[in-house]
Amino acid sequence: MKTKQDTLYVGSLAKGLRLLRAFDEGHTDLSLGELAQRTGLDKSATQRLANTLHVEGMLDKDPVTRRFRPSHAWLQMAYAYYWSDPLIGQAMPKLINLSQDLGETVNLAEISGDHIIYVSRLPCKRTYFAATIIGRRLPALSTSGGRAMLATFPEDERRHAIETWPITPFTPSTTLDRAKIATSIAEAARDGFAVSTGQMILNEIGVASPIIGHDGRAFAAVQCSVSAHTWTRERIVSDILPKLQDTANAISPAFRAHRAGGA
Amino acid sequence: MKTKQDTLYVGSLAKGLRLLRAFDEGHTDLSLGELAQRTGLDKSATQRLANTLHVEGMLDKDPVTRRFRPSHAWLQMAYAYYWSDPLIGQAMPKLINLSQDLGETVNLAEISGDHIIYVSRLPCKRTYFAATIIGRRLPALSTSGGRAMLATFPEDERRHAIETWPITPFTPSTTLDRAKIATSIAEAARDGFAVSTGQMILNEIGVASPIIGHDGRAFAAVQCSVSAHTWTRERIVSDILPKLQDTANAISPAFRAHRAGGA
DNA sequence: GTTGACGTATCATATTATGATACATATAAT
DNA sequence: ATTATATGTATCATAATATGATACGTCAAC
Repeated sequence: MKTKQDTLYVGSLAKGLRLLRAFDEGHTDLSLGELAQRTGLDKSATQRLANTLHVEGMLDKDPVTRRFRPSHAWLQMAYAYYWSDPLIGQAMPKLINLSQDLGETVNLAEISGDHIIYVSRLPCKRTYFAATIIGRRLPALSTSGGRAMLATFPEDERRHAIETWPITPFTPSTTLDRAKIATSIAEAARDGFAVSTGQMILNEIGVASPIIGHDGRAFAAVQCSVSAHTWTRERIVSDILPKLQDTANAISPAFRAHRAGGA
Repeated sequence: MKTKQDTLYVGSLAKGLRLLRAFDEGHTDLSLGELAQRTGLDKSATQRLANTLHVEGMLDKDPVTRRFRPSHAWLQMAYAYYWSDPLIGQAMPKLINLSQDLGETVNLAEISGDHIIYVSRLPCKRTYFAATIIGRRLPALSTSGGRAMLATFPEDERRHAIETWPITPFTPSTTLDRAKIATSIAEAARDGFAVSTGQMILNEIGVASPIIGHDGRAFAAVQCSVSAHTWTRERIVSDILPKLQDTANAISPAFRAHRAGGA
């Protein structure tokens, strides 16, 4: 169990991070026992680590129920992240303009391994909760943003991704057939934008345009989600797409010349 | 230096957190040496802890410059936070409606010690970068949101806060005179809303309405920032305030009955 | 009143982190 | 080119620090 690259690896710190990761949408507050169970750590270790995190202000503790919860520090980390990501500063004002212009929800997504992660969201319409908050990770293959990015990758890399990257059925209409996804991405490569329908939620259509980095690969995408009840694919392409692409294209140049992403 | 409540305090974990906190708006990416300097840890410790954080996916490392940066995991923490904070789910749809209705930037702030922290921001106009991202902490006394909340506190607590809570001069017009702040808060207590002008940025006016918890104290506020170039106090009160208060009042009831905040 | 679940505190042991030192690599200066 | 300086990386003996079994308190349900 200590087979990590030993000497410059601090186990206690890693265990502490396990505690932090135990919190997610299904586990919003946890008792000591639940924490121990979810992390696989024993009771004493959990007690010490949780207490440390509490003392250091990373976990709030309800004085009566004694349950732990993420603290405001978790939001401050997002704040620090925003400053560190050069994309955000470039994109934010343009995204605001776009969302005001369209009157529809606009998102900024980055590639993160085989998932995409939403780094900025500007909701204009009432939607389900998860669609309004940042930091959500979704399988890249099932999102318009992910497909738009993938479409800019070299042929072999793209094929490998389509074959191996994960897909989770979120709705009955989530595309599980990888051949169909390949077609969708091929279209995106041809057209310069991607469309997805009902992948994450029924009757939702997503359109996305890639943001291209210094190496010609997309590392992010501007995305727009609309309801299939009020929009058709044709009207999306005629009314939304041009502005969406203008925005993505306006952001890209800053990253064509220099380097872009981390590790 | 080990005078913390010893036995159930894991020093290595606390040190790791020090590294995370070393990143902020002025320090977006750090070399090993800079990390050591900013945390006060020695080179070896920094090396091991940073490596651990990197291996565990909390820090990205630029393969060429070898500098560390916050990873996407920092955004996922915000995601987990959002689910854990019962206020967000209640407030978000109503805030979206409000921002669409007003066409002006709407914020949700929570009290966090002697500061406020922005937990949600819906920018409608182009503003300075820091105003568009969540997780920012500001001295409560210098913000309309903080004053609106403070106005709901018991008299003695309020006075103590006005005397002792920190104030940072952000602009030449930031109010440093605590007597004037006391007046502003007294007005807020009388009127049920607070106004601030030019505290964080010149020619910016903030209006805020408190969200009241189960104990009658505000723990959050809905806030709106507009430009003094296009708005007057009178028009704010007549055009913005009613809708702002409706929104805050619509959110409060869910927290009047039950308990609200953590520790 | 009894039981069980859960949070809290204690302590001897050796596993684990420590930090001084030496090595490697890159960048700047001479 | 050659040297110097800074910065990242690797090693290792030492003891300090985390470990986890156990025992104690406390609260709620039965």
